[in-house]
Amino acid sequence: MDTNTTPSNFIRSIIEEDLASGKVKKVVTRFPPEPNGYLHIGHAKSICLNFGLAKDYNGTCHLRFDDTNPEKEDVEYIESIMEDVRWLGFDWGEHLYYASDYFPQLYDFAVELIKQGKAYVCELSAEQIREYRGTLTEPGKESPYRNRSVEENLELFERMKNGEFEEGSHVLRAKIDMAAPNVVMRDPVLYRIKKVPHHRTGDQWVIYPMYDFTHCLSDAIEGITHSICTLEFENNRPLYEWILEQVYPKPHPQQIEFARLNLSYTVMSKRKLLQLVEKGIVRGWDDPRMPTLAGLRRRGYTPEAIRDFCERIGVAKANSIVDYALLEHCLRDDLNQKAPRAMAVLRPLKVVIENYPEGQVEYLEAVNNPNDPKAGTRLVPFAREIFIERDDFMLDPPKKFYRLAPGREVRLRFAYFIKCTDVILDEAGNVVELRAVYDPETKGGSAPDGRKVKATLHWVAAEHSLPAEVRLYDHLFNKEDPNEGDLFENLNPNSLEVLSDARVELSLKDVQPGDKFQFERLGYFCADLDSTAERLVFNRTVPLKDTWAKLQKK
RNA sequence: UGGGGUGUAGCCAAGCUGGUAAGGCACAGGACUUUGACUCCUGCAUUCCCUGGUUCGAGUCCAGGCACCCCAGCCA
Repeated sequence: MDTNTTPSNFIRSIIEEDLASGKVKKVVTRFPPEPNGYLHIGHAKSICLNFGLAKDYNGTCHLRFDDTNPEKEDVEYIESIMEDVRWLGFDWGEHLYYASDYFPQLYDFAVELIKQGKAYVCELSAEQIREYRGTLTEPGKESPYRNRSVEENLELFERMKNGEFEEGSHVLRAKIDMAAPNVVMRDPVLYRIKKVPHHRTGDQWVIYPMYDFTHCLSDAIEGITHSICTLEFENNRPLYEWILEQVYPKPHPQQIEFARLNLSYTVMSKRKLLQLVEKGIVRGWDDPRMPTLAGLRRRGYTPEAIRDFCERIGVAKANSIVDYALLEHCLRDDLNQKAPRAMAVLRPLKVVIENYPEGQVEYLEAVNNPNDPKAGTRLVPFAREIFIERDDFMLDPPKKFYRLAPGREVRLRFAYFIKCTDVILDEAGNVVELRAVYDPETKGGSAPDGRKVKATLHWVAAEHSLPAEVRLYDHLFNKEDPNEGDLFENLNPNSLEVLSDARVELSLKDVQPGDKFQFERLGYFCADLDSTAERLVFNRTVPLKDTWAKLQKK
């Protein structure tokens, strides 16, 4: 029954050992986003990892909002995060938590720490704390407030809670070791005063716990067994363990770090993504060029493709930048199986078939998906005037170009062979229209006499087709690592191209936003959120692989 | 010059107790083709950051280097 083919990794090894040794009975993981931005594909890696582990080892995975900084957080983000996790295909069931729900318990743990003489209220300013912290190579020095009595600390901390002090005037700090080589351990701040209402607790609190204090205890409270986070928290692990060691009974959750995902040509930092949104470089968090799950969804990516991708990239500890082409491959792989085919002409070039009866329309049978016989067939109208892709015709074709050219015969997909008989140019010498003749004997696309053509073109009847807007996307940045140098100078000015004169086949009349298709010979497209019955709008999710384009570059 | 990590092909990444370098993407050929798509074959690391050492044998063990990443928020 276990058809799990997920490749193994060092985290799975740890879990398997813990299960085998009996150290852990049931695996409990968690995905702990801070609701201060939209989820992106880097989060997808973490979501797939945490939920995937829980699923594969018959455990559970919690969704917990790490909402300890009300200044940056918002319910808008909470909602989008839940929507995105669900969309990706994961279910936290009953296990929805908020660190803010633990504020009362966290406060009690802080009091406990004070009673043990392991935390104190410090009145140094932020700048002073920084100075006292020392540097990476020199030890820090102890705060003059470090040796207050337990009673005084207790009283001061309570007064902090009661709002008697100004923001920044007092903090609660752990009393660890100002000379620790790991700066995280140099009396880290545990609580700070913020007289800011919280999106969930309102104005109930004016002191808020820091990440380091909150995270380990939240994990412990929820019975998390394996607390999986990214590499930059490796330095914080000793503090994670120190806090639990002081106030929480064993067993403790185990923190394990892995390398976050980086994708070529894209940025993954929430701060940078926020900038793109705020500066209006993209249309919003769900702009189809964004690596956010909302953006990818709008672009036409499927959850299946993203999950497949997350599985293929693996989990390890080495920093890396994954080739965007792998994501695209996963998408094509998925859509090739399930996207119905349709014909659309992005840059129309009119062809008049001179020997085809004027006014006649016939309906030709087209296969909906050659990879899925169950998808059936549909009828597409054919007439005397059609549009083909401009790129499918060349006046003076090079050797390897085997599409339409003067005097040349090609096949129109599911229709007839046509031969180009004449080319109409404007004064500037641009091709504006083609004249052709068709062979009635080749209906359906094959010649009874057995003659072959080298190319098959997609097409659309001129009258019997629909106008549409098509949005073509490219990487938002033109550098493999956009973080190298100035981010905004690395922007790709051509990341969006809007084609407003495209034509699509009639069967696409009633498409709904999100509907996905393969436009034959072009790529995978989906109807955009902006698409209406009056104005069809399609996003190109990803182009098909294009051997001809590759040849042209040579 | 402190501490914590990581280094296997163009990009990811397996490689567990040493036994003679998985897989995927990309790329290059070829077959097939009513999508120059898909599919299918074939090729793609005498070598695992470097240098020594141990061993019959080392990507795997030991020693010493080198490179890159993270840490001095009252962010997470």
